[in-house]
Amino acid sequence: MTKAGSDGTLRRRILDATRHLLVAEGYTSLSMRKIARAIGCSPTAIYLYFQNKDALVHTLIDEGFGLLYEELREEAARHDDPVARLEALWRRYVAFGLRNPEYYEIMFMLHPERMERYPPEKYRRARRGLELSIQTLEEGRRMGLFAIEDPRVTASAAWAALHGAVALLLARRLDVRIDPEAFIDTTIRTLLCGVLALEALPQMAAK
Amino acid sequence: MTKAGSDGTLRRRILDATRHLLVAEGYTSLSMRKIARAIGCSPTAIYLYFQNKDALVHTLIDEGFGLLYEELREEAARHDDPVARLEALWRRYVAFGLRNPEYYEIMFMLHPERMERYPPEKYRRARRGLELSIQTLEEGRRMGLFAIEDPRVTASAAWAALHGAVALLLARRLDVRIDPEAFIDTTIRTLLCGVLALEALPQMAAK
DNA sequence: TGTTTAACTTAACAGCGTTAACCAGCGCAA
DNA sequence: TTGCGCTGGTTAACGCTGTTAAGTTAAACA
Repeated sequence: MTKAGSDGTLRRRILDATRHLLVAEGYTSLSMRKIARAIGCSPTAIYLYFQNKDALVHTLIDEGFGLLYEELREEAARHDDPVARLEALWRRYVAFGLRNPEYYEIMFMLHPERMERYPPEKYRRARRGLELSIQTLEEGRRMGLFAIEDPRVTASAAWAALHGAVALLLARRLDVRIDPEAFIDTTIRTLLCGVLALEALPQMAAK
Repeated sequence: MTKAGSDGTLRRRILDATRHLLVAEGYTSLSMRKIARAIGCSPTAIYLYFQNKDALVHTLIDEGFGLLYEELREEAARHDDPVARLEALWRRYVAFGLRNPEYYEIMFMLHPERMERYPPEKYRRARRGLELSIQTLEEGRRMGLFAIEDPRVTASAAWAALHGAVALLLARRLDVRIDPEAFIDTTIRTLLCGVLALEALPQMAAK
């Protein structure tokens, strides 16, 4: 038998199949046996390339963090004005979550206890996205645009708010009478309102 | 044999055991067999009182919503000023989540697809807590305290932000260098900032 | 040609939610 | 008093899960 199947290494095929299953059926119904069936190998073959199911999902989480960071980095590069950049970063984060629900779920919505803890070292790498907000907040503060105390705390609070919005939207927990667009706009406008210096607020309200 | 065990109906004992297991080991490792073992009956006995595992958890979710609503209602009754009441409601929501992680998890952090959909009729009942925020926002707007468009959307956005904060705290996803208290304060102050009328903002900043 | 090794499979274990079939004891009518 | 039916459980089983141990096959190399 040829090494690792017909096309590509088995490892790569496992990851692809897992991602597709995740998109099609969600994390809940993801199983090693289904993955194996999808690519035509035995369930135990997966254990040759991944220590266990958690390690397999962790690898996909890595991919997700990579994708998200690339999008955020690209978005940050497009805006010079800190205010515009911040808003763009935040909008992009929400858009990423809604566009990639399966990635978002395994990245941010799985309980740590449900999964072997995602390695802290990798997590630091995962927080690079947050660093973009922190840097923007610091830059804007130096320019007198933002009235904030600790950029790290502020960025985290904003992230939490955005995460809450994405999580409730993905879980369809919002009242059906609420327009998702208006909901997102309100969330982001409120956040901006909270970081902008007082003298900058009136033009914000005028928008 | 006496009807339904030694103390209380079996149904009640099932619910109690489930809640305790939830506290002790989390939702992930909750199983019908463990519940049965904990109260000394066979796993199938549970099916005499609950259609399935989802229905059992739904009953506990009901309990949780009841508890949360009672806390929020009590808090709302304590404050006349809409601004103070709103802040108190929001703080109490976060406190409830952090104090009752097991309830909070099954109420808000389980994916619908993971569980048979929580009946929409019950969900409406569950949203009574949000109504308290909506009413307060409306009242404050009539008094010229708040500058908001749609109270329902604003309340939902605020709820999402609070949910995000609780979810990230419970999942221990925040940078360890961040003080949870400061994080929560920043979240709530930002939200207040976003709803307050411009003329009311300066005194807010002075706080 | 014989041996080692890499890549993978089969069989099995323990646990899961859930269903079907069974059974003990009680209330009650004949 | 006997026998029926109902209530409140039980045991056994199905098909699923993640995971491990042992076995197998084929290629690589001495």
